[in-house]
Amino acid sequence: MGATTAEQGEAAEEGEINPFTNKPFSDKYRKILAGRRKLPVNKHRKEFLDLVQNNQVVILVGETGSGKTTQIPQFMVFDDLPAFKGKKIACTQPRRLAAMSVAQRVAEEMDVVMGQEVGYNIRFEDCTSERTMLQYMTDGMLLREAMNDPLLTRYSAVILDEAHDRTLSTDILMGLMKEIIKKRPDLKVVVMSATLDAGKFQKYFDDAPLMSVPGRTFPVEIYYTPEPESDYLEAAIFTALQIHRTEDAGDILLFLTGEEEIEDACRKIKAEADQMPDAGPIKVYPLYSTLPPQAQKRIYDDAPPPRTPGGRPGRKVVVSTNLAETSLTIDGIVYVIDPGFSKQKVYNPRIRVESLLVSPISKASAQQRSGRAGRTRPGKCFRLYTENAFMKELIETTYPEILRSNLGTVVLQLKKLGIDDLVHFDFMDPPAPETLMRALELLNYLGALDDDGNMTPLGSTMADFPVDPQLAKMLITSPQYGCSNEIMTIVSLLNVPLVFMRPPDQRKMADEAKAQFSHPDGDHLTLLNVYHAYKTSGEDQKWCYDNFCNYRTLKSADNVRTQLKRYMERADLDLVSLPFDERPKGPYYTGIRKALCAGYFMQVAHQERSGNYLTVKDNQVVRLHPSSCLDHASEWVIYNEFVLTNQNYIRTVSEVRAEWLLDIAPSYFDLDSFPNCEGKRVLEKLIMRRKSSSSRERDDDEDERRKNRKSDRGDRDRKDSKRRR
DNA sequence: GAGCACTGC
Repeated sequence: MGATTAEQGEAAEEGEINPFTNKPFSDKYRKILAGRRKLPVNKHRKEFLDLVQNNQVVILVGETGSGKTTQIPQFMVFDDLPAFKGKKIACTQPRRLAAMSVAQRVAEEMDVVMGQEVGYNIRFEDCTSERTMLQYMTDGMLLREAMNDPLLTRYSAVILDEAHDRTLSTDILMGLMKEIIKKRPDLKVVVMSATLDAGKFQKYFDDAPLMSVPGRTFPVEIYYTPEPESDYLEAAIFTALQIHRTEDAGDILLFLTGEEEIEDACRKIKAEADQMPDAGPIKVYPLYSTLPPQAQKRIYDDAPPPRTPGGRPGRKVVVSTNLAETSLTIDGIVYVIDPGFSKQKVYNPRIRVESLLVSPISKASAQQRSGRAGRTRPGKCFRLYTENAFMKELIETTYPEILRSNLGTVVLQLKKLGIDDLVHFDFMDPPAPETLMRALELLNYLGALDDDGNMTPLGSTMADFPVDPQLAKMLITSPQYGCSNEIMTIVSLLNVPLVFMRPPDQRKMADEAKAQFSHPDGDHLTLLNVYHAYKTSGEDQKWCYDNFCNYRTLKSADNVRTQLKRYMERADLDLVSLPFDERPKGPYYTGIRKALCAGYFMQVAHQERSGNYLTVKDNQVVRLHPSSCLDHASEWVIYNEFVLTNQNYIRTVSEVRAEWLLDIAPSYFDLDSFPNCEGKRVLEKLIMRRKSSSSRERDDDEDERRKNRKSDRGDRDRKDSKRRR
């Protein structure tokens, strides 16, 4: 960093000529500058520069509206300018949209062209140039850069913004920064957080100095219920209606947990409010991330006017998931209803399953929610729980993601970053040892780590791919099975939301449309069929609509595929296909299914004589998800996803053969490590038979046996011929 | 016979 003062920085900003472009400042610039001077953080410029010039790490707490995200990076870039050595300043954001919009805003504030001196870098979009001095980016993007440049030599300073969010990437970056600063005394690190939890950050960074900037919001009155509510949904709807009938003008934001609940609540609120003779008109909008963007935008519509001039005010009600807690802000909200729940990811290392659970929120989250009522004027927040519950039952902050996730990718990334000793890596919150063990075990079976836990060349290549380790393994192995083109497609589709649409009122038609793409050997090949049909249609939006496929999803899958292809080429992997063969059991499809096994051999289920499926090794009883196109005649299946709801479902499933599993993953299918179950006995017999005859003959026999088994079923052939495309 | 909170590379 430089040695400039706040006065010098301000003088440069108020001069005639823009020091970054050597052009005169515009009028618009001066107008914006006047507004910037009023931001709370502006009073702390001197204090900040003193701290950052004299310390390698600075922690900054800035509440909502303090201006930290836009101003702090500018303070630094002005300080950097006189002695600029060609190194950039990075400012990370957990979300892409934030990185883009903040960069746009700062480019305007600095009177430069976006992508020149100020830019952003997110997946699929690098909007920077050689001139770029200040770069906003996603935290995941900086992490990926670190994997190829472990000392982050391109940067003079790294600002980790929204650190209180504690995303996986931010947590790893923080640990990494602690390592890097030892080797890069010239690198400055600023950790910015919006919560009072900053003491924890300060301690983690060896008592780095802490600077605190107040926010600029309006007061929000908090109301608690006197007694606990037995049904939060009912209470929420009641409260919304009560506000509508009795409170002054101002919009309502209600937090619920998921799509179905939200749609249901919207209908009920609308229906009841329309029947209230003494209340104004009402507009109710749902908000969740899978809602099409067009529908999402409606939350910004104005509230309806009163029915008669001077009558009861019209009102807008937004019923939202956590999306409105941090990612999106809606101006004009005056009333917030907080039932105190959200869906949260939890990871169970014992059965290796991530699932979503409706759980009580944290105090920090409750505060964030109530703050949403005070963005434009004083507001009110109705918490549908008791004050006592808030004080005594809610945890302080939501558990960071690293404590709630499967860490396969994280461990691989850390290894790639050169962190050999994971057990002693300085996590801000160390994950459970069992979770780390599970990750190491997975990576070892996949061949990414050797038996000593060191990264193999395969693991190093796997880490380069922006997908789960299993999928990376599939991609890298796929040329050996002659089907990398097809595996790229399947992996892309597994990395986007569900392609198949199923509107509640057109289920039958949607299912029929989907049946056209069904492949008898499973859902992975069905995905491949859809993609081919989409490409054949000329990537036609109408075709998607007519066939109940999500156009946006297919488009983004194609985007992902293009990126994967670049990574394949970079890794010098062949892009190949087997000659197409219409037979479902022909080599074209068999090759693809074998490649699937190479990544997913740890997610296998075996059908017992009872008809139940049991997951291999963990012996969990599971059922095929009803959306699966596979019927129940498949003895061995691999699955992409274990869905834990009222039932245990496996979703996105394909039929495989025991022989392939034994060949592809002999160490995982070492029967000594198997608990007793039918599947184990089947494999034992298979191994015995293989010992007594050559495996090639045996495989042919097996093929024959299966063919007979299937054609026993009268309807099966008919179905096959209908499904085959 | 159907539970995708939210992000990110």
